[in-house]
Amino acid sequence: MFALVDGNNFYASCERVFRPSLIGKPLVVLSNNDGCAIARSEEAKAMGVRMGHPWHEIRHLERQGLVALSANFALYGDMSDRMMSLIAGLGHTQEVYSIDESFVDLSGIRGNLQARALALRERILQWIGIPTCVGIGETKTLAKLANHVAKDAERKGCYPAHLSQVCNLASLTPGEREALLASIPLKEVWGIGPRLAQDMQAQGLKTTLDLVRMDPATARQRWSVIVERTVRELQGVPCIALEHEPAPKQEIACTRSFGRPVQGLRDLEEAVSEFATRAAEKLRRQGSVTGQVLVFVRTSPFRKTAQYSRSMVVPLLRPTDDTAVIVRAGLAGLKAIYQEGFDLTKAGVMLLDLASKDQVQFELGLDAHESDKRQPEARGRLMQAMDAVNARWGRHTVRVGTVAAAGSQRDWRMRQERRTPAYTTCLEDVPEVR
DNA sequence: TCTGGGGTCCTAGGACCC
DNA sequence: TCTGGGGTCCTAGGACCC
Repeated sequence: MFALVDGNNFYASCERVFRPSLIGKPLVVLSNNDGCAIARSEEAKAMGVRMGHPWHEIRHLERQGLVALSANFALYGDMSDRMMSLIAGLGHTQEVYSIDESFVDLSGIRGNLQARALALRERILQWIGIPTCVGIGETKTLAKLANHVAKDAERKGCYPAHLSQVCNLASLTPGEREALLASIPLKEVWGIGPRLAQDMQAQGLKTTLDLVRMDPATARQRWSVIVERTVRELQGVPCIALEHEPAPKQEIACTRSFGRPVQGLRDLEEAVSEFATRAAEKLRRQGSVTGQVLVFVRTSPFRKTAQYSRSMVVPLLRPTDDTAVIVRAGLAGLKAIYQEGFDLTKAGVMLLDLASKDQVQFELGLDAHESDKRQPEARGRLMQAMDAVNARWGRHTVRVGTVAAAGSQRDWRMRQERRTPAYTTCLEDVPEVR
């Protein structure tokens, strides 16, 4: 048996904890550059604001009382940590699935699950200030589905009222359960997106009950192994295990939309250096090395201007976690794909072909001492020192310099934040890019 | 004027090999 | 006139998730 605990309108709820005057008001939290809505209070949803709704299309709603806030991800991460530690008490093992959701394995937990979940819900509300809903079911997919029911029973009233806030599918009679499943649209099932839902409708499936009654082999034949797995899970056969330890990432990305279009290579170099630096930090944090650096630039697909979208994968001579090498690879790729004359609105760096640093050194037959000969000890220590200083004094205190930055004294990120670097290191050329 | 960021997995098709 | 078959690996693109 699994539970899924989920914070309601999480970012909006976090903001309300610190600004109680916003309770009861239509509220949206906006993405990077205030581009679009990424969280909405119930009142904002009632005004017709969609998830991902561009801000410029809903801005006029300010006149009707809509409040918009720029996202504060550090705050949400902190609130999330506190909420997750309370949720951990619900069972023996927990999987933190996203910033606002957590699965809990309830096997071996005795007593009234419904009552336990309600008590947890109250505790989170009282201690942290975040309203939550809890779904309980025999599999993760069913727990997710139950969570959806708990939410929509509360806010829309489209399911029986006694299922609101906490919904335990296992406690329903077969008749109740069937009636409930027959009232849930297919698109609410975890793993069934808009495309699949549409396809299933076209093939005569109407509700979740139809999917529950489907033969798994047929589901595989018509769609994919993923859908087959979903069908089995809906039938109560666990196919997706709880993951207690977050698996190391297989890719690490840092990408951003620009506030306004960028044309010049210099500006792009600044941006790509920044993205590569951030990505390298994430890479070191998880103890990995990368073998390939992907860089991309593109124009806005929403505008009618000339379109341009290119990417390039730059292979490295050997796996590394060195910021300077990764930045140089990113810049080399950028130079190769850059073309003048386009209004570019987004760029990014992705690190691919990741491997554990320890594993790679082991496979190369290097002990720690020998590896210093290949990657001079000083460089590894420099990266460590940079990470430590930046963790203590703020992100941009010490940075790897680029020729462009040093030469022109222009800096994309610094200009955006109206700051100047306290100190910039200058590293010699590193011929690691193949 | 103005449209997020970061992931995972599966599949199809091509390249290549024997 | 005739033009194999099967396996593996890689990549691009699609779909989905939060």
